[in-house]
Amino acid sequence: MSSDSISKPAAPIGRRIRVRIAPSPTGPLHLGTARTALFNWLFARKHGGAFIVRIEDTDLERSDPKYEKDILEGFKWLGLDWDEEVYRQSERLALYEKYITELLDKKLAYYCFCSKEQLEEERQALLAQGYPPKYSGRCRQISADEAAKRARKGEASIIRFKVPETKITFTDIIRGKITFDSSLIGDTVIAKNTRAPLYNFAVVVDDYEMKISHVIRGEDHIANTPKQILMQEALGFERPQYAHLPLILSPDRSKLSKRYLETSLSDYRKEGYLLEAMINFMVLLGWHPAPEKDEATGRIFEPEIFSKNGLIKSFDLKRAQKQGAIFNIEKLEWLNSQHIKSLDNSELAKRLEEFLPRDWPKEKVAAALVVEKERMKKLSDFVELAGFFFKLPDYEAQLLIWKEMSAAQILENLEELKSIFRAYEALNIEDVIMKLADSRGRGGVLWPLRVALSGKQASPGPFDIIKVLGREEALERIKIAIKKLES
RNA sequence: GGCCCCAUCGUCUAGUGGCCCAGGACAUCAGCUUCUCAAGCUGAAAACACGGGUUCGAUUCCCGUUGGGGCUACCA
Repeated sequence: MSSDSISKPAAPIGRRIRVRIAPSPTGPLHLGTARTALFNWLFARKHGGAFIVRIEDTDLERSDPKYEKDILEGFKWLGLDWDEEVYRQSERLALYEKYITELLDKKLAYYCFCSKEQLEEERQALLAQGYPPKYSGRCRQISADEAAKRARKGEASIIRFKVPETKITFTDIIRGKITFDSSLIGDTVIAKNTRAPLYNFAVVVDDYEMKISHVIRGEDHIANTPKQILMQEALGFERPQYAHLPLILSPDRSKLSKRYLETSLSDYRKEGYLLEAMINFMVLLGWHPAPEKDEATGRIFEPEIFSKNGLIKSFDLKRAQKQGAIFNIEKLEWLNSQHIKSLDNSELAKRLEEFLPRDWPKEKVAAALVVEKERMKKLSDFVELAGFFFKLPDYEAQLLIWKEMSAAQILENLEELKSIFRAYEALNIEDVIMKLADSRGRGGVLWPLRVALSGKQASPGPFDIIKVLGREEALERIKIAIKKLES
């Protein structure tokens, strides 16, 4: 093992940049995976490299095609387009077999016949004495002939890689030098058999075969890196560059889990978060762009709201944070409301479609959305927010009363409003009503008007509502209010 | 337990030895705005974990302590 390889750039200038996201289809697309994908994608797009999707489905038990579908759909939704066909490890078994055999032939790997129970017992014994749990290497001694014989007899076995005792140092783009002592690791299992590789081994083979230049992944993989490096060296593979991203954390600072928050990207999509907001939010979890200088004022400012293209422009992996970032749903909501506001109305209408009841007429939705746009934090809020435009909610007459005013006064004001509605066009009604409001007290006029129109305690202003409802409907609603007060 | 990583407002962060009695954003609180709500605007409160060094000078460099996290599978 050469520690001087630190100084040699693993991906020399000129080597094509190729990165990958390697999810395992054992669950729906996790936010953490989505963010790692985003960082990889951004890195590839920034440097004109290739972004590759590799499905790590070596665990047949836990893998399910439905999850692969969910993962791929998630990437598509986010607009993280990949550059080559989707690779599946389950379709590359011959490849792994070739390298496993090579390791076996070179005596760099061996068959292990220890039983799981035996192993577990040893592990616990070691742990109890305060030693790191490490495989004893007992089966290293078994000769290839004997191993073959025992295997033929049907004895259960797995394949272990001979981990050499050395110090492994690699340079992480985000964290700098990281050193491990491999004598603490023990011979790791690389495959159940020659056609059933395990994660750490398959990764090494694939990253090499796919000519991956930069491995950008979560911090939880730091401990896997030395094992992978050792296998690369045994096989004579070039070492990629590594960058380990900080983890997304739950509010209790542990790895993001369902205990606190939804962890699947699709949950956020269903709740009405925009892909633009998700991207913006995820990229800010553990990364910040360099502050910019406003040429006009000379002031330094830190941009917070990004488009995807803006991100590609300012992305720099070196600016990634080292510390885990807590998932802050409030910031996501704010970001979402900002992106909703910057969507143009027709686009917003399109995004809203899947959230709407079928019987809401399009034209009215289009008008209502203009009014409710700035009140929406999520697309799903719209139905609740704008429902009153489509059907006047039932409300108590009491709600029409403004503060200390009497019902009689309110009634009088509403009658006055009714005649205004009869006499004027909806377009210039605002001035007339405001004149009335100024003479009779704003609250006493505007409050009952708004309640009559919306049936709600909180809503947009009356004039905005009138624009959506039209004069006829507004007049009807005022009549209803009057009737309520009279009875 | 062992190994590894990390440590600036409640949260996301700017900051790479003096420009910092620490800047921005979210959240919070207060004020302004055609009645309410939202948005918007203005303002307030809010942090360099601790202890040693190094230095003329440390948030920034080094060491230690403490704290947090990750890993420790025939999962990925």
